[in-house]
Amino acid sequence: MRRSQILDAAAVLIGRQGYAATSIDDVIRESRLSGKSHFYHYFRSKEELGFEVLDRQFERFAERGLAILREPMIDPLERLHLFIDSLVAAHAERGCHGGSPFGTLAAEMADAHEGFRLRIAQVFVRWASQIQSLLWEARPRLQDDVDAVRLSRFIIAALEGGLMMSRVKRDITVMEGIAIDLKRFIALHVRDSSAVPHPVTAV
Amino acid sequence: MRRSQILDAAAVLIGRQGYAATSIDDVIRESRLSGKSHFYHYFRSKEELGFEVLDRQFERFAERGLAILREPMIDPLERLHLFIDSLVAAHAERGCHGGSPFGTLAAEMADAHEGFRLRIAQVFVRWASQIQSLLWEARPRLQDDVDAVRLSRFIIAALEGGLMMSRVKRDITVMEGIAIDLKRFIALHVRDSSAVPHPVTAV
DNA sequence: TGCGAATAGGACCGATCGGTCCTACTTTAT
DNA sequence: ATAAAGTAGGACCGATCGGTCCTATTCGCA
Repeated sequence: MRRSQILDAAAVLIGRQGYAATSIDDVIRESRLSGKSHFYHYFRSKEELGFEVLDRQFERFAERGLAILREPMIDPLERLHLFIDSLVAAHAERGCHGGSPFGTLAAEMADAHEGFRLRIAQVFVRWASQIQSLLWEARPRLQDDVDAVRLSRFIIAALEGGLMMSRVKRDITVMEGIAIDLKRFIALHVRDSSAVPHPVTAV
Repeated sequence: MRRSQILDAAAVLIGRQGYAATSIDDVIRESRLSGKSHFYHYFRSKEELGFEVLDRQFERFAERGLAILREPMIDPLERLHLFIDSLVAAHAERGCHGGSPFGTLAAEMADAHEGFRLRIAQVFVRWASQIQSLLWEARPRLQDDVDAVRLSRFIIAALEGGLMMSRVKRDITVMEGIAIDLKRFIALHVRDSSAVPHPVTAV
């Protein structure tokens, strides 16, 4: 129980300040532990804490954030739009603070810590495969030559980049604009081109 | 002279390790200074060093990277493609290490240091306005309702997100795929829809 | 020739870092 | 009842951090 309290507190702190900038003392203070020995009773090292926080963050994201991608009663492409909207809304709720926990950690650790790099790479792989499943499900409505792997990566990249820019500018309209364009790009892959919400001049 | 040596060394280190993880001693060692007093002879603080490194990085990027966007002898949209390709090539040359210096710094500092946040926000504004100028120049070939501000932000977000993902996976093909899709999205805004390099089924 | 800036090098400071060690009290399952 | 696990609290360690201070020597330029 205490363990999960520590993980929760650490997740908040690491998400807000990054991994390196979050000290064990910060985590102890935030999770109201009695001392360092108490912390080291549950975790062998800061690295172990970091790994578990990352795993936990992705599990929650998969359960809560990615869940909408699997909703069986909603049209697949509609689900994808809802998912994008949910990310925008979550970012707006946080006042454009924090961005994506994975993108932030990725930028900090990718070149500095191989263990984190591999774990974060796995996070993106699993995220992308969720989108690929959805794309496969929507296949009848998509054009024949859609590259699901490439498209899923593009969606994630645009979302991550959008979160980062929106965070830097503290302006949710940046992220909203990226969401609009991303949806238009997805619509480009639909068989019926009239689905592209854009006045086409010379067709 | 020594000053620029320090800035060069610091730019490399900060690009590789981040700002917080780069110590003054690291910079002194890398730029072969004699001691701390020697460093503090040129810079009042680590923060001042960081600001100047960031300014310098953007100036170089504007001169070397963004220059291609202004080439007067090349078709505007062709320039945009060349620019995207140049980012992919630069990332491949670095072995997918380092990503974008601005994106990395943005992720680290956006919520931790207001001074850096504002400066990085300015970097993206100026980068975006360069693309907007190009888009304005290409206006005759674009559809009437193209939102240049939104499109320029989307391009940067996709590129930054792509660099981040490619760095995490250490796989240049990720970034290459993002470049392909980004070009297709840009082509979507061209008047002549046959410019979309994608077999259109139901038009 | 002289003067100030640049270069060199080291001692030192308080603060913080991740991590260890030790003692002692309370809770819980057997 | 008893042992194990959880909780509590503090002293302490070596290393590193950003930053200061002090003393020399070298160099370019007026």
